Amino acid sequence: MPKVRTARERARSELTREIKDEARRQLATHGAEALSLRAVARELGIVSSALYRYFPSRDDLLTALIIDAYDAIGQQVEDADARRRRGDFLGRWRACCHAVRDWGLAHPREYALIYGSPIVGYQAPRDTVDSAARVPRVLLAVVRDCAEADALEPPSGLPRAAARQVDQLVTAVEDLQLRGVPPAALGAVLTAWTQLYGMVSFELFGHLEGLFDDKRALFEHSTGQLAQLIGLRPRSRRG
Amino acid sequence: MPKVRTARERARSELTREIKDEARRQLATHGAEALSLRAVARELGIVSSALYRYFPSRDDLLTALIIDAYDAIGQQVEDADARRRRGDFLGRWRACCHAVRDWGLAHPREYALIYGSPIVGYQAPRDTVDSAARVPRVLLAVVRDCAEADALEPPSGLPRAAARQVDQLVTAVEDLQLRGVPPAALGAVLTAWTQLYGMVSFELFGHLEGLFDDKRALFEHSTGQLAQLIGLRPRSRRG
DNA sequence: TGTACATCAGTGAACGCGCGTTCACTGATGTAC
DNA sequence: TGTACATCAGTGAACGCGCGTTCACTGATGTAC
Repeated sequence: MPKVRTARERARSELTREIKDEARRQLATHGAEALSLRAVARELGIVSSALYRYFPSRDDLLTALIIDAYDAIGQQVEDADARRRRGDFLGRWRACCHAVRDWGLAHPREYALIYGSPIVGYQAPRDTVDSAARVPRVLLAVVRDCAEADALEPPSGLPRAAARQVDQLVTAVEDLQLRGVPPAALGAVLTAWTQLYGMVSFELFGHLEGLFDDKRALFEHSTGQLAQLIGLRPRSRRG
Repeated sequence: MPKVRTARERARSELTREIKDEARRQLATHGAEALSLRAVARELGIVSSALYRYFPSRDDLLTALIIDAYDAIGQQVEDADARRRRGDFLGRWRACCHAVRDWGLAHPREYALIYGSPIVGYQAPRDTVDSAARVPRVLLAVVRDCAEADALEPPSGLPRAAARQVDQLVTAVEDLQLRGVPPAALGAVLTAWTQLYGMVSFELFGHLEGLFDDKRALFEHSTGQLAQLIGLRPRSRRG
């Protein structure tokens, strides 16, 4: 039963949010390794030991930030997908890819936190997997919808070893109902999924610096190529 | 004129190597952020201030490790390429891709050092770019050789914006003589290049954990798909 | 509505730790005559 | 071959810094009767 929130409860959830906000701010400017409980406390005007009432350790605070980051990028991609007409599969695909890139450009350190080098000594707990799965789920859903509309031209055959991996995937996200999608298309989605992050990571981590000036054009081109590889048609047959 | 090396000179180059080796060892076990001059000195049985005779600062030691890592993976890929028959373009492509992955699996922290999140406050100096370019140069050379042998079936047209970026690339590595290669194929190489690292990074950074067990099969599949996208034929026409 | 007790938030001091870098120094190695 | 001086490697102490976490405490808020 939803009780009335006491002043204590309200204060607690508010300060919890403030701690995360300040931690996120430090993350954005100094990076994850430099995230310090003492500095967060200092900025909030409380004593560092007080933080332990809210997060049992530095790692737990990091975990909270990681989950928040996964949820933020997941939400952005879901929103971008939802803004498109359901039958515009290629448009949805492109919108999702750009949402990933845009979020990364806007939050480079948070992006690095979740998709960059793993933090040594830090072990991500199970709680993160649901949030982490949001982006790939949207990508898969686009392809599933496309297949259901009979508008998919999947690539030719899938090698047996790769097919087994695709089977694992189909089972892992059973609720997405991917049984009807050609396995070769799902194999291509995997390629596309990793390429998507490969491209954004390269751009954010500076590996394209000095080589290309219009990174967006390059990204646009790559996502288009991969849509083609998956077999996404520009438009569904029936509007 | 190559003078006889004095005892001093020999001692210096030997200790320089030992410092890098020990630093690399710590990098491999504790990660780049935890790399500490004091710990390196401790392990070598010298006093920490003595390191300053060899590296002016911690960042300079890091830079040396970064260059070494780029050279190591570059060398591995060049060797893998050289072991194949020159006309076996698809075989060379696959060998290069696997060389990248194998090196990453063998040296995960060094891989993270060069391809993972940038280290905050550390600015890579210009000296690294030549070493960093070795891997992509090999990939481009494979495709160039394939085009020269008239065995390339490049994808269809390249959008204008992407074509401009490809032009930049061709100019940047002028010595590779890419003028004769169809720009659309070069555009596909860019996609493939980023995908390659995207896949390896995902595997090394744990994003495929629990989803797929045979990551090698997945990788094999992806590299094959991308070779197809570039238009690499299984064999050149004339042996 | 009032009181007694339990719960909880935030304090401040402390523990024990490691770090990068500087500097004046000693003693060994190299060089010029 | 020997000597005088210059160069260089490594020492040890010190500076100044920040960190995560624990713990006994005070005082405010919440709850049961």
